[in-house]
Amino acid sequence: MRKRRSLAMNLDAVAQKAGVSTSTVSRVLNNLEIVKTSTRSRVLKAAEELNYHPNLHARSLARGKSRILGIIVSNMENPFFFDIYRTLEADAHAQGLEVVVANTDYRSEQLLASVQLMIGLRVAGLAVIVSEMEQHLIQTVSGSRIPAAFYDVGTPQKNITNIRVDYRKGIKKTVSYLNALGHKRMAFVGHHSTLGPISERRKTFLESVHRCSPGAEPRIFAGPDGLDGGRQAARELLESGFRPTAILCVNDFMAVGVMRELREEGLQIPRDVSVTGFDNIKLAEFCSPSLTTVHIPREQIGHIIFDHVLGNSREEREVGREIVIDPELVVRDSTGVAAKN
Amino acid sequence: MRKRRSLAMNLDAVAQKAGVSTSTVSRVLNNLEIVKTSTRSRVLKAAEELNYHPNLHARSLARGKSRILGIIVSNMENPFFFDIYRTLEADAHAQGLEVVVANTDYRSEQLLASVQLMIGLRVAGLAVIVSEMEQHLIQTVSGSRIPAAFYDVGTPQKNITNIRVDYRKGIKKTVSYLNALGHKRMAFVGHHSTLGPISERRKTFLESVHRCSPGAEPRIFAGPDGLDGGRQAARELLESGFRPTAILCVNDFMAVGVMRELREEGLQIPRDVSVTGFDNIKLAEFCSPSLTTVHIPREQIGHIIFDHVLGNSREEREVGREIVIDPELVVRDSTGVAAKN
DNA sequence: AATTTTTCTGCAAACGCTTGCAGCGCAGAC
DNA sequence: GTCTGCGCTGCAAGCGTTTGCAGAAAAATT
Repeated sequence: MRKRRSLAMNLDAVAQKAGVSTSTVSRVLNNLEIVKTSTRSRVLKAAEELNYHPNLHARSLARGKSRILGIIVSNMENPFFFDIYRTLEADAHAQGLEVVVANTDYRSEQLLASVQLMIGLRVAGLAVIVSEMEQHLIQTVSGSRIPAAFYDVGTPQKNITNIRVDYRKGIKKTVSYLNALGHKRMAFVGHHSTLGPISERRKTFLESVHRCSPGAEPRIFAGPDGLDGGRQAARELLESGFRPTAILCVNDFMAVGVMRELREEGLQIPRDVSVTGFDNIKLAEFCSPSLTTVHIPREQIGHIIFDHVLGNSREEREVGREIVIDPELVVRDSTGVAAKN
Repeated sequence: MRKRRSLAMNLDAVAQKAGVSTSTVSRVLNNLEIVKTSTRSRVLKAAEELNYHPNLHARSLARGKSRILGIIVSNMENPFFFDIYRTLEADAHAQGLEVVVANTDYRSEQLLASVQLMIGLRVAGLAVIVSEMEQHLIQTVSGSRIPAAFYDVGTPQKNITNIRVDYRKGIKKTVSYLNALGHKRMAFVGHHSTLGPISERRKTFLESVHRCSPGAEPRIFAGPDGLDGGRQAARELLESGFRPTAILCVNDFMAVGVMRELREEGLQIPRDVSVTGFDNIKLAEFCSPSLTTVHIPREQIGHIIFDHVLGNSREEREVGREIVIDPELVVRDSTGVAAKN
């Protein structure tokens, strides 16, 4: 390759301007305390004047690793994911780590691309909060030797911690609460992510309904995750002619969409129909009526993930376990006694 | 440095396993078509078997640039920012670029860190959608020679395009609409980001009110951006004893929080008080009552930004201009004729 | 003043990749 | 049989850092 006189800004330029070697510049910029104060300030001045910014790729390459936490989520738009992301980011920044997020949009090819990206970036740790995981990808991550944590998918492995919420319990609590209010005809609204917790939630829903009220008729509807998806599922539900007295939604975000459509159709909540969500996102308190839901401690989950993946004490960084979290029912205004008719 | 026999996975390992040179492996992985098919498949097989993932840092370093679009936003939680992000991401992926997002949380030291990060990453292009920009940082970005676009802050420069929305017009439309409905006592709810468009919006609000209804008494309240912030500002408003017939909010996200608090206090919307937002986020249609707001075409903004920063035709990539967008008033159910009292 | 110690700085190899150029083997032309 | 041309591959330099080691300079000790 032809020797191209680098006109780009690099250590060398700064070194030359300050009249020192690149090593010294490097040491100054990394706050190694062995540099004489006078040299140090000379270097800093030169860097400042040249508007120099270290090339992080070169740095990661030389160091053999990057100071980056990788985060992969299914749908950043859904506040559930955002809240976990926010916590992880805060923890990472507190330790001087940067964060790279990837959004899969529930698409598995995008998930694959995201995992490749994270591995290619040689991230220091990886948090995967998605519902479309495939076994094969778990192996890839495990094989990459990057400490990782998966939320709600897969099983513990070398390098990999699993955090999961006991959805079964959450749904049971919801169903028996509704049952106690006299609800028999219930519907479940989910989204199209067929794998993992979602389908588990469906299953649990059906089981719970059968258990609590043997004569009840449960029905299931789905749309894409989001406000529109919830609305769309609700429309399908109504068009099907089924008239549930209660609708359980797979998450709060969709529940808000569901409520919108019900309202549109002139149904009063909870007088005509009760609605419940899952996650207890902020919006659940702010919508009208406020939403009965199941609280999932996203902040706690974020901290746990971070500690297991990149925590600095040995015990914290105990990757390769499974952690299960118990959810709580939060009763608000979107549920009431079943309408009689 | 001691020669450390690299046990990490690298081109060399693949090359050795496939019995070729690293150059050949590189060419295969980059889809250079000059490699013989038989060699090619041998290499691919080896890479596959070794579970090899190219080190992106090394790649960027060797290439002298990365295929990354950097995005900096103030508050990813606010759907306004998310929507722009989503569009940018889609455009980037369509061109085979990766995306790195940074969230500043309206904190200027975080903005500084984010800018440093992006420059350090030698991103191919940078989109800055924040409201806490400082002149000095604009210079830094401009000096970095990275094609960039700023939303709503700064002025066009070398390498830098500016996109802005004519907020003045949006607010005027809102105020005259409310004025036509008989509103005189109006309040403005903003967030604490003191610079840029926000304060411009305040100013415009005051001006517009004075213009439209000379005898009116406008008031201003603020909280942090978000549902809680809106609620908090509304509480302060109510506690101040001021009883506006209309409340204009700086964005929809906060407006939802404001409405929540009003409802809490037994005020009916729009019977007792009208509320308007800004942005026209999805949630504006889904809250109850649905929100009258000013539409900002976020998707269009995203595309424009992308095209100017990384578009592949010359005309598109015309960095260094200013683009102004006209907003539209969208009337929904949160506004009505002023209460008489 | 000579020696030892300490402090600071520079040299150069390494990180894992890309890529210009040179060279190899082989087919076809003469 | 020599030469030319072409398709493919390998060599090695270079990207901008970090960092072990050694050496220079300064300070402390004798």
